[in-house]
Amino acid sequence: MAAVKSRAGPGAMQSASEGEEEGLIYMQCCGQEDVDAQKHRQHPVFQSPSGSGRVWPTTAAVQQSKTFTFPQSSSVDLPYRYRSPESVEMDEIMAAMVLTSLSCSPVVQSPPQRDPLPAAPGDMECGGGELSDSGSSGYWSWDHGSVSPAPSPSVTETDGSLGQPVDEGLQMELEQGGCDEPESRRCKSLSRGAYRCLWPGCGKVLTSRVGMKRHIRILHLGSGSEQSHREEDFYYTEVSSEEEPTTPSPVPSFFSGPWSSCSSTNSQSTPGPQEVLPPSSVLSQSAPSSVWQIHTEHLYQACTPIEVTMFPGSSASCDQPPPAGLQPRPQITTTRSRSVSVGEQWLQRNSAPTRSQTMSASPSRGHCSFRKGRGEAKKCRKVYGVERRDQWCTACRWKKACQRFPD
DNA sequence: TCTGCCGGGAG
DNA sequence: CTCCCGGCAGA
Repeated sequence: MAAVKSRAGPGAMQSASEGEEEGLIYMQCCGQEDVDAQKHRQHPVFQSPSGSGRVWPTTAAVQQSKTFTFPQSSSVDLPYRYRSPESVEMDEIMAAMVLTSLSCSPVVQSPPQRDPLPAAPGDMECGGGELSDSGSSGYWSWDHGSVSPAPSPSVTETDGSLGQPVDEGLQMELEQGGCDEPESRRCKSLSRGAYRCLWPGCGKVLTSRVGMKRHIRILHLGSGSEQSHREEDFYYTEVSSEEEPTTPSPVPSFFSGPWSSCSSTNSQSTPGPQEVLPPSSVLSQSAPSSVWQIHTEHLYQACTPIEVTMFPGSSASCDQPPPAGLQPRPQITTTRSRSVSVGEQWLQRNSAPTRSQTMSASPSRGHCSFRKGRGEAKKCRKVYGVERRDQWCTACRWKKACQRFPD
């Protein structure tokens, strides 16, 4: 659906300047319906391109598409590099529009990718392409590609109210713009030794662990509970220099969609003087798997409980959330997904959409947080195997209840 | 037998 | 604290 839409929009646009085919290609590849989006969008429910970051490229790229048949691969870079003076203005406008649209539906990234079933391998790749090229780890790469799509739809359905996402989307964009090539480094550097709050909807980054814990405890867990003391760990992650190695990292650069959405809703979370927003930018461009992973691990946890609560239609109580809720959407992805994906998909879904309500729901989170016996979900061990133990979530590594793939 | 994770321990 | 692991219980 998204695909169709996108085509129409962009295609039309394209035709004016160039061949429609190119336009189409674009659309398919990158799912750029931005144009379209810009026009129509003001409502949350639209599917966005696979990566907020990507949005730009498209727009910009479109204009220079002559040169590039498949901008997707380098989508991130294009926008600024090849911009022609004329297009600048357009770009700005586009950018504004995109931002606007994004703001409404941050989570949006994947639909395009998913829908274009028929598309040749190349086409599907928009998101996947990137992944694959750098993705040494086939797993993650496609996983996310396919997985992420899931969330978006869910978002659409589930989340009628995307209030917060907005910030997020905007942020992403801004960051991209602000932290370009050189800038990005600077931004990145900030991330070193920082701790990022993984609480859904809160992307807060603090430089001190203690501070972060406090932040989590007070803002998210609630200062009272004793348990919370122990739990803070799971709600934040250390942001290290790893993020930086944009190019080098073998990992796929999946669009940061899901994660970012979850991470960067600062709006609600109080701003600390210490706050730094590097990660998101980094992620948006090319997130090293490691980082992403880290985030995800915690995300699962953070988002999980809430998600359950939120799902409107789902009667899912804390007790049996995953199975019921999960199956449906994931299936879409399932096609190419491997066994592992289940958990990941879940995560994806949660992380993105959840946010807005997260905040409100957060208080109640306590219920679900504790573990039950064995769930169906595959745990890190199964997913990664013992050999790749280093990729397990910390809990699993320590033989504790898995945080990444909660039941 | 494998897997997930509690409970406990070492550093 | 962080990091491990013995060992139990469920599948």
